[in-house]
Amino acid sequence: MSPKPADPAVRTGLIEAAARVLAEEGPKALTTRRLAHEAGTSTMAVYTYFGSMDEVWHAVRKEGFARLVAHLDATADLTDPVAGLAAGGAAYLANGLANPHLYRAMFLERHEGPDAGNDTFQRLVDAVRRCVEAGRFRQVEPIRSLGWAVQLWTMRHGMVSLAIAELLPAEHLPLHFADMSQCLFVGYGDDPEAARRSVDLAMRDHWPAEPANAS
Amino acid sequence: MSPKPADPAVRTGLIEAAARVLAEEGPKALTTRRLAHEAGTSTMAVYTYFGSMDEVWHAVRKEGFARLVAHLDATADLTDPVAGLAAGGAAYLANGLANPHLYRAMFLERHEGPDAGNDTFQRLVDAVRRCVEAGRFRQVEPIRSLGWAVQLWTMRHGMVSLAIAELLPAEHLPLHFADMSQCLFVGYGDDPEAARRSVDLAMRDHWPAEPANAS
DNA sequence: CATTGTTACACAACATTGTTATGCAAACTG
DNA sequence: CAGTTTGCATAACAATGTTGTGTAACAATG
Repeated sequence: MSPKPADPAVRTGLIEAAARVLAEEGPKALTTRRLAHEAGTSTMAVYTYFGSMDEVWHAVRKEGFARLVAHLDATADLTDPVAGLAAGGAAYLANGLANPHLYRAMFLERHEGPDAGNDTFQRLVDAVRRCVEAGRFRQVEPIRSLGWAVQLWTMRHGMVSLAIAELLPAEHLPLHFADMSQCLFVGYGDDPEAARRSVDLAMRDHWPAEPANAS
Repeated sequence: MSPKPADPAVRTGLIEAAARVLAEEGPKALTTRRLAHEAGTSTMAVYTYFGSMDEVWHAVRKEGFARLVAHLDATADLTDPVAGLAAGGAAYLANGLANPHLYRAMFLERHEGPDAGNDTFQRLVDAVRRCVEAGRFRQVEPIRSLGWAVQLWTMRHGMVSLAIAELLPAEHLPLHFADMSQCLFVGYGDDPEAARRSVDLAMRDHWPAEPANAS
């Protein structure tokens, strides 16, 4: 009574192929036929493992979030929480710039299904809380420190978005990021000089040398 | 030898119809046939007045930029340049939130042709320079004050983008915007209390009561 | 081991997209 | 008024996502 079992390798192969085509040739190239051909199968496989092309995109985004989280976790675990915050931002930027099409699919398009990118935001909230607990940021009501996390996400997302849309030249991005981070961190804490040093530290030692490929 | 002249009303009608369909039903609904039907003509008209659907999108973006500029110019001409900067940001946010699909087409998608959204950026640069000249922001080398404009654009664009993607609830946006603006302005100048007052003034009196429709 | 039922998926058909022929009527030129 | 040039309605075409149709493979059962 049990039929031919679904091969999970086919599914992962489809996702990998989709991610590869998306990264190399952009969203217009990611069609059913192209995807099937790239994965060495037929279009029907797409519809057995995913119900529709939308589901394929959903899976690709999920994969992208996993890669982003891995990338963020790979940042050096600095003892200075403020420097760690800056380093995390730098990693976020590098990841977005290295995978523009994927970033666009993850954060720039509207989808129906509840897409959890919020996991990465939670990390940001935690990182901010660590700065507060270490006495580097002012002790404020939680709603306000959560607002700081929102502001930092706004900065990161805004810079990546503008750079991806080629509205900002990517080569000046590190400078803008450092200046803006510093300005915000100074505002969040009571020791401007310490904030400055933390950002300098993060930018000097932990800015990804080359755009990290999201493997 | 001169034939039937092209009616400019048809062209503007097509652009208006395109903008309307885009605003009401999103980019997926903006198809050639739908557009032609909506404008009371046939698909061929689209190809006589615009060479392709891409050109239609280009025209829609151009229209969107014109509306945005008009919207920004409609902000009260405050004597306080810092408050004016904040009010301009509020207008930018309101415009983006009121026309999410249009904003997406203008700033969130990549296009080949050189699309000038830079006119609005120039206004931002000028507004920052006015603050410097009024002594409200520190006197720094031009490259650095231009960086401030980039930072402010990053903030505005980041907030609109996150809100449009429904990653941030829109109701808290004014609060985040005010806090972040204040933080940055304090960092740019030497008088924190004055910066605070300017932002309060702008938010109290010049936050658009209801999302301004980009008419 | 043969049978049988179920499932993966290759192949081909269908609706809808942007775009391109085709044709015709209108309007300006002479 | 004749001629020609252009706007645009109609219909055809390639490529898209999706859905039938059929077949082969696999597991369970006798």
